[in-house]
Amino acid sequence: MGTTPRARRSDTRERIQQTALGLFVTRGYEKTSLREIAEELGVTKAALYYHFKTKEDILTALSDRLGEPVDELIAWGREQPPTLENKRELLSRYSVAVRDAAPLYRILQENQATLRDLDIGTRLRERVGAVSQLVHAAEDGEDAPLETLVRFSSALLTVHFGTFTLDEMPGDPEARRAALLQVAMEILDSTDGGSAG
Amino acid sequence: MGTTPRARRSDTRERIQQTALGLFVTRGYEKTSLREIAEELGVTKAALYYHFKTKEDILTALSDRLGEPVDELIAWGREQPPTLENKRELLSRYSVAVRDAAPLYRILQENQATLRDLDIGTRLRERVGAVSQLVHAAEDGEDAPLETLVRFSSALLTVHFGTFTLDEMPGDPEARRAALLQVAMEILDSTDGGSAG
Amino acid sequence: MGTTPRARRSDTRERIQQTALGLFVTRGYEKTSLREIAEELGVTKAALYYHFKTKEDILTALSDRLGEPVDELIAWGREQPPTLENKRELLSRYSVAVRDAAPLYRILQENQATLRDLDIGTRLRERVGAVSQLVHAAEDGEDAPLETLVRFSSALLTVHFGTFTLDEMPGDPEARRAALLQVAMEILDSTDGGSAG
Amino acid sequence: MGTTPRARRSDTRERIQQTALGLFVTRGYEKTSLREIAEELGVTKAALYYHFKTKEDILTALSDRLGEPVDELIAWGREQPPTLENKRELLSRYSVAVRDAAPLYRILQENQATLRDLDIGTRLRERVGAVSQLVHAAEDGEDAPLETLVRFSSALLTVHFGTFTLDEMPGDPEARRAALLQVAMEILDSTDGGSAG
DNA sequence: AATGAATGAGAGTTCATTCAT
DNA sequence: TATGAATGAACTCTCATTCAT
Repeated sequence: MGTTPRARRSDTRERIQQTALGLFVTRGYEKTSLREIAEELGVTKAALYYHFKTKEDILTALSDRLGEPVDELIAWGREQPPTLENKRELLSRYSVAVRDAAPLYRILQENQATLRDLDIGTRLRERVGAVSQLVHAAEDGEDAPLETLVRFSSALLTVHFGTFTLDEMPGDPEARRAALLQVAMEILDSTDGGSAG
Repeated sequence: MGTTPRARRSDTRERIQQTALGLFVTRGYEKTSLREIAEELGVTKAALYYHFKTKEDILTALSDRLGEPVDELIAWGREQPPTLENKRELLSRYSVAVRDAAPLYRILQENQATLRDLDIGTRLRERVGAVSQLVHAAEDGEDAPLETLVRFSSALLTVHFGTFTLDEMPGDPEARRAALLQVAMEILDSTDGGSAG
Repeated sequence: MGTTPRARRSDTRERIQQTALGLFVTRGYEKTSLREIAEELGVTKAALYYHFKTKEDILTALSDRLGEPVDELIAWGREQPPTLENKRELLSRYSVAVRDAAPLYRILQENQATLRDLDIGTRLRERVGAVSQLVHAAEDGEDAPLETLVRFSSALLTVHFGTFTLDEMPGDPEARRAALLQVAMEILDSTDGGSAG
Repeated sequence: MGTTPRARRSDTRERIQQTALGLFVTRGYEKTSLREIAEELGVTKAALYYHFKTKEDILTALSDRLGEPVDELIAWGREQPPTLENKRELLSRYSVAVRDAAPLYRILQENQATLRDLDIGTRLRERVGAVSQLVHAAEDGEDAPLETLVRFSSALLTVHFGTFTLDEMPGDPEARRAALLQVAMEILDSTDGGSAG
């Protein structure tokens, strides 16, 4: 009862994105051919082109959708003053956003060379760069000392790459995320905690 | 007397590797065609095949050469007991090794999806995995608590990825490396320093 | 009172033809895709197929419409004896007909290779061929000498191709047409003027 | 006795051009696929790409080769003052050049729409345009009257298009060429013959 | 009167690789 | 120590056309 077996007003566009996302993650963007996507879906290559103008367009659609929370986070971050407290909040939210968009960021991570000259590559890198900027932004006019900057970097690297490199560990993913975030926070705190202590 | 006008005992093999390395870094492994390498060198594609059995072979040769210090480091690490002190030493040496082999690791980083099904990809990942294992190895029989493991990860992520993501910063690269290492050390120290303090 | 807001008795068929004619002229028949026509019109490709059975059919409709005057001219010509006087008349009328159907003849001219195996191509060429035959037709039983035939050809070539190659010249098109016709007439006249002299 | 059956240092490049020329003439440039050329030659498509960078490149090579005499003629023409006598000479030489390069000019003629946006199309049209300019060039500072210009056009149209439209006629091609040229000369002469008479 | 969805066929092009010389 | 010539497989993309709704 109920589930339409083949969908009337066509959910094909949806299904293309899901299939593509899976293949882009497991096989890589470049190595995934449109033939593969089409075959796995049981349609012809031409059908893909009915729904998307180019191969890159499929990834763009995916990026627009999955990357939205990060975009919102960046927008939020730009409105806040670059206090330590706000950076903590930023990292905290980012750890959630990057987890939710993990497949997308994995694609970016593992296909950087390929995506380099694609528009979508630029857009993805800008997203990452924007977060990085917010994390590094100086609280006052003065430039922060190198060590402080590095600490900011380290905290972000921990959250970002930890999400990917630790996901093969056994155990509760949520616990891992919490632990990563906690360590990142400590790195952040030691920034002036060290100088203050 | 002196400069042979046209290659002493064929340095072509050498030159192929250098050219390939440069192109693999800037354009990516997959996107660099043998035609490109050959053209930039002023030889024919067939010449490449005289010196290397396959395209992958070029990368393999590069990896054998540039990766040697890391291999030695791994060998050294496996002989040491997994004390915190040794991990500090490991990270310290690693920060030098990864800096020296930066182009190679960048290629690995930015072409993961492509290299995934290549033998050389496996070998490169094993190298990274081995370092990771040494850093995570438990000091005694018991499993370390998650937070401790994450701290280890964080320290390694800082050294490893920091080397790449920070290299666009202005300033002295060596100072950056020192700062990265220092922060990594602190992360490492807070492991039981926190519980001890 | 009364401009219907959205097509009275569907002028879509009309509009398709106009759009197609424009594109066939500027981009060529083959290079104009049905997608282009549809997009420029703001309808779907399928709509074109509601009004025309095939792409060729659009051109056929165009040809039937624009080519009518030439067809009538041919019919007229076939009823006249092939006197020099009638040829003069024929050329005169042709210079008007080809001007009025210029876009159509331009399409034929510039897409000959493409139209070669299409039915409509054959029909278009037959039209041109028929005019040519009328111009070359011998006045009496005997075959005309080569030079005379060539002169007939030359007169027709002048009117026909002159219409297209001269239309980038500045100045009054009608004056140009008159001049072309006049020169063509002189060529025709010198036919027996030479033999008579 | 003696003809190498398969050629050592490869005459394939040559053969590709011949085959392509033939197919471009009979089937048209666009409608001739590289697969067709390759099959007719008994090689693979990739072999074509070893010898020519693109499909257009094949036509370009053909144009460079066959168009040379016309280029030389243009160069010659540009050095002469635009006297009637020189125009006679120009037309005379042109009738030979266009005959020799007939297949090339036929391709240009019958595929204008297709070649329009190709570089080679531009170059081919420039060649034709250059001849046209030489024929129309004013002898003195004053602009020639329209009728004179039209007469110049007519003479050129006669030689140029006559070469193609008359080549289906039975009889000696050389006689036809001579007749065309003669008629063209008369058209040219009547230029001031009319005003003088 | 028109749309949305899809297809099959084919295009030009690029690639890593091979092999006789 | 290299080259010239070629291949087979794959790729992204476009097109005219169809058909249920």
